[in-house]
Amino acid sequence: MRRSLIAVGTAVVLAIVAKITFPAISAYLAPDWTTAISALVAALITAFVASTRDTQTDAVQGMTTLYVGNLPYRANEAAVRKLFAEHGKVFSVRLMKDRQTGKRRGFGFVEMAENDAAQAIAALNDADFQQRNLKVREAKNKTEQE
DNA sequence: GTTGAGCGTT
Repeated sequence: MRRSLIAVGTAVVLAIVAKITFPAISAYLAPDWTTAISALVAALITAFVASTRDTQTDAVQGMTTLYVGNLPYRANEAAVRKLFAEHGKVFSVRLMKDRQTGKRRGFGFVEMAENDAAQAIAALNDADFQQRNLKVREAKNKTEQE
């Protein structure tokens, strides 16, 4: 998700900085020191990427994205979050709006604990929410998930 | 300020 973008961006910046810095360093150090330092930096970057990957999977594991349709246009994110929080751990709520006008489109996505997802769907699908019958399913686009 | 089936974001 966004954390991965930040991590990748940070890694790229690190790599670029290292790339730019190395020639300057090697001008003042013996070649074997340069080799040692580059090896050290490479190890650090590898470790950083590995730890990032672990954190990523840990954070994403057990999380399921739910599609929520037929939302009332007046519904806000806080209300939806509160509703789903009654049936499980909610990680994020995103109500989709028209990209140009910014108007509500009447549907959104809720990320919540995988263990609670089924119960939340069972409890909230076809349930009344502000005079409307909600439609809750598991989201389609599995990209950046699990 | 309206509407009503649908699966977004980088």
